[in-house]
Amino acid sequence: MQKNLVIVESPAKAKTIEKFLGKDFKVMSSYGHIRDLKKKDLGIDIENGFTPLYEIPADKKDVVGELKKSAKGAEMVWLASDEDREGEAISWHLYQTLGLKPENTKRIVFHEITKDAILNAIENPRTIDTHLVDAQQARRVLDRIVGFELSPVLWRKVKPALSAGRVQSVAVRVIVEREREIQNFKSEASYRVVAIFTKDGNEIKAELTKRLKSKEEAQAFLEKLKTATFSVDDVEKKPVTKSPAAPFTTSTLQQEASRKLGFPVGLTMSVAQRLYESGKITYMRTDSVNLSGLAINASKAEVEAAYGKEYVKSRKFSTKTKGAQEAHEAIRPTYMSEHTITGSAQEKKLYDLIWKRTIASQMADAQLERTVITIGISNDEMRFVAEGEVLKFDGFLHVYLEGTDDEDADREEGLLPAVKKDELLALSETTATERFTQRPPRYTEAALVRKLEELGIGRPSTYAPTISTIQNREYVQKSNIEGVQRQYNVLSLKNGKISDKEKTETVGADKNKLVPTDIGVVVNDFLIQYFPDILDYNFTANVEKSFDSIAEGKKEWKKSISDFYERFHPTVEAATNMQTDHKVGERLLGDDPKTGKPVSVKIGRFGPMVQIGTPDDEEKPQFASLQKDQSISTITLEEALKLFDLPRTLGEYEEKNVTVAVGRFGPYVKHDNKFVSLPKEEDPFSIDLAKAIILIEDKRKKDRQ
DNA sequence: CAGTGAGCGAGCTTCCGCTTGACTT
Repeated sequence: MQKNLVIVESPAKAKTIEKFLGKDFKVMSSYGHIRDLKKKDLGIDIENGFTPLYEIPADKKDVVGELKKSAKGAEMVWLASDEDREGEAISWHLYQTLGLKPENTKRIVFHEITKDAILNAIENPRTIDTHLVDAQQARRVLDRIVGFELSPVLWRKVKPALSAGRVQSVAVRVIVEREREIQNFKSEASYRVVAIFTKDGNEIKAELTKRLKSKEEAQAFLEKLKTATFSVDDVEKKPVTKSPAAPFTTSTLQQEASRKLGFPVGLTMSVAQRLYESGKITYMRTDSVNLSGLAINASKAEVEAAYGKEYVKSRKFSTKTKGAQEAHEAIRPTYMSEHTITGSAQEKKLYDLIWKRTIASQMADAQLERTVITIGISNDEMRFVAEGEVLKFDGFLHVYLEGTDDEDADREEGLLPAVKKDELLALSETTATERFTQRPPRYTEAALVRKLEELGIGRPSTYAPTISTIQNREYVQKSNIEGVQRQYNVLSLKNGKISDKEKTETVGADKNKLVPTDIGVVVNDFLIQYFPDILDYNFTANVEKSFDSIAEGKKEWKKSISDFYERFHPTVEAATNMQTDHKVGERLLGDDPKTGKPVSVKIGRFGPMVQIGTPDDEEKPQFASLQKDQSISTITLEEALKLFDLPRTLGEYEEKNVTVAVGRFGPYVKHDNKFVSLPKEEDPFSIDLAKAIILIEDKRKKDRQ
């Protein structure tokens, strides 16, 4: 018979804690939530005051059975789930489901898995906070209502099996709006002027403080420089310090692993999970930047031993994230003394990142000296400025520098030669390069996570799943976008002569970035039109405020949900009953010149399609699917009509028809009931019989091998 | 492995947030 049973959420945590507690304690895991709203139907009794209908999911029956057995035999059950809204609810569900009694149940919490923290928690038990539990029930019920009432509207109005929800729909909105910004972006050109001066054989690279608006202006300026002299107007030196970034949270780990290792967020999480389960790092789903005292001391010792005393600086970071619940520590190595680990290549890389980030967070600031030289022009008011930075003490930079999302941080600053005020400088070369303003960047998975975190939407445990959901529903996809060639102009002045060159560059190319699909755009626009409150970027922040009042006992949760429902449900009814002539998201392109019938594009049962005619016509309408690279919002009438040219019959080969069409796996040639995929460079609209026969023969040869 | 789609019809799809394995290729 066991004296004490402790229940935590994670089995890895259970194992660790059991070691701290000794023989009188058995530690088990609940594996997260053990009860949830009924899987089928709404799972909420709206008529009876929004009473949740809970059930134990099939895959949790075994766990609950085991826990029940152990609880029965224990003198005291210690509910040790996380100290946040969800954790409190887990304890409450355990209390109810296991049939526990107040006299032999205690609720304990700790934020770090250290012996002291756990023993201290055992000394200071409390009871379940029912207000906090109610806040969780409100959160759960609200999410179910929003998701299960919105999704069916989409099934009826757009396409079956779609989904909408408080988190995913806003995530899609972020992507759709960014794509629109990119589409509407007009880049503006200006001339960036850079001059190279010389001083005792050293070069000083300086930029004109103003960009010039036109080529004429740039030419006139270079012309003027031919006769100008240059002198140092000012030399300014000032110390600059740089501080290390806070230790990793789930979100920042995902961002850095994406920037530095190229990991998608799902991969980062599964690699981190393995590191956690093998005891190498602390818990990987956290919004806290806090390190335990133990970790801070261990880091200090490591820094001192490896780099010396002057590199030590112990720091405590505080969370600025909206809605953070801080039930755990930051993500850090369990043992700072393990600089490297054994494991897969991915595990090693991720561990290395975590170790460096953690150790750097406990190191001294970097000290730099920044020099700014202002150079005057004898015959013009404008000035050149050269900036240089010299590292005086590297501090934390010795081990780690946080990455940036800024793709064109092309500033190269280094040591500048010593110059004095009023000193004359010789100009060796000046170039005026045409530069264009940049469109906003598309999101990577990790950048979207950062945006969601900024908006206070979603939790560490849901960032990666949310990113998967919106891709699985085909609202967004990771795409490679081909860039376009652009001409730009470079004027340069050297040895008293001005040269004028045209250069080309590729712009707008993107790799593995999130781009909305037609379905994503149509669903988004529909939701924003009919449910603007739910799609509002502040919706989550606002409901969080009301969850907070429930947690503080100032508001009754069922009343709060009832108020919401009274406002929300009528909008669902209105959207369901709305009647229009056209399907949601449909776009009319014009009339078909052959038949005079209207041509439109819209979302069909199987995705984006073109339609000629309407069901009211005597003849049935004609249909064709859009190609992969086409979209409802940009396709033209011509392009749409062309889709009806397929399937094409090219002619006969061996007395059988050769046809070309586009199928599920792209364009193909069909002959004698055999299929041959078209290579990328072949176009199904223009390929001829001769080329098709070559493809057929190639395929035969390959099949024979 | 290679399009489909406009109406008889049954029943299905779906949320967010806690947690891991148990599956396949």
